[in-house]
Amino acid sequence: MYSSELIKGTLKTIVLKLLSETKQMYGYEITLKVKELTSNKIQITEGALYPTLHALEKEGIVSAEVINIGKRVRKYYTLTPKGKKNANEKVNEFIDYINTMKFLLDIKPQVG
Amino acid sequence: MYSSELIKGTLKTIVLKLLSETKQMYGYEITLKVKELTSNKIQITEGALYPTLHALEKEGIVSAEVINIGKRVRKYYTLTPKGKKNANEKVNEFIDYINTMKFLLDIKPQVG
DNA sequence: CAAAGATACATAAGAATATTATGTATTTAT
DNA sequence: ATAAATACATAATATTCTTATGTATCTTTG
Repeated sequence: MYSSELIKGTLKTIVLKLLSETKQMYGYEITLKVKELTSNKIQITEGALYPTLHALEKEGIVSAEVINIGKRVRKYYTLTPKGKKNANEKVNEFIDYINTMKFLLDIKPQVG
Repeated sequence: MYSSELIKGTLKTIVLKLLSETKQMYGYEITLKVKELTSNKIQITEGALYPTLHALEKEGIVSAEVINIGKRVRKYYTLTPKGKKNANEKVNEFIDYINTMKFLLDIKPQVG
């Protein structure tokens, strides 16, 4: 588990990436998938995720569809066409950013 | 230039890494160095940096020394012993985190 | 079968961190 | 002389996350 500050600002990108792979997912499913894919290293809290999903919906990046499972409710999210384009851009920018940071943090000690 | 949200939570780590390389730096110098090392991709704002440096000083992670350059003032920061240990841990954790994120975001589209 | 844990949503108070704007003052370049 | 760069600082605001709380259903386990 990473200290919480590291996750800041990455949540939207993670969500967009997952949605661009699997077409439709519901919130709780996203938390499980991220835990699984990262071997429990990244754990998305629901208090962060649900407001983020609502924000993405408001921005027209995802659309939501409520489905009944027995007496329980699931809210499936899908990328809109606008969202698909946006997702690619954001993910690519983030990968670029990661590479930049890796370069910056891998620099060896210098004399001086 | 990356969209601003990406930088969130990384500032302290960048500062600690630079100080662990070069022993002592002043604030403005840090902004220039990061710009240079990242080919202008990461630009630290002074409004973010100075409060961060003050916080690190309060936590006993860095110590500060004011130097006069002509009639102007520079405030040089150095890692304390505690800070050196802390810097290594944080930088390593961050590199680990970056690798995890890269894995997560490089996953190829899946059928389903 | 009762209790605990997992599933599934939601929101609100508070903390942390950054942006943007503003301010002061000196030094260097045009 | 004026603009830009150097060098510090802080305040108001915005963003984003944590922690806590709430509701309700379904599944596992002693």
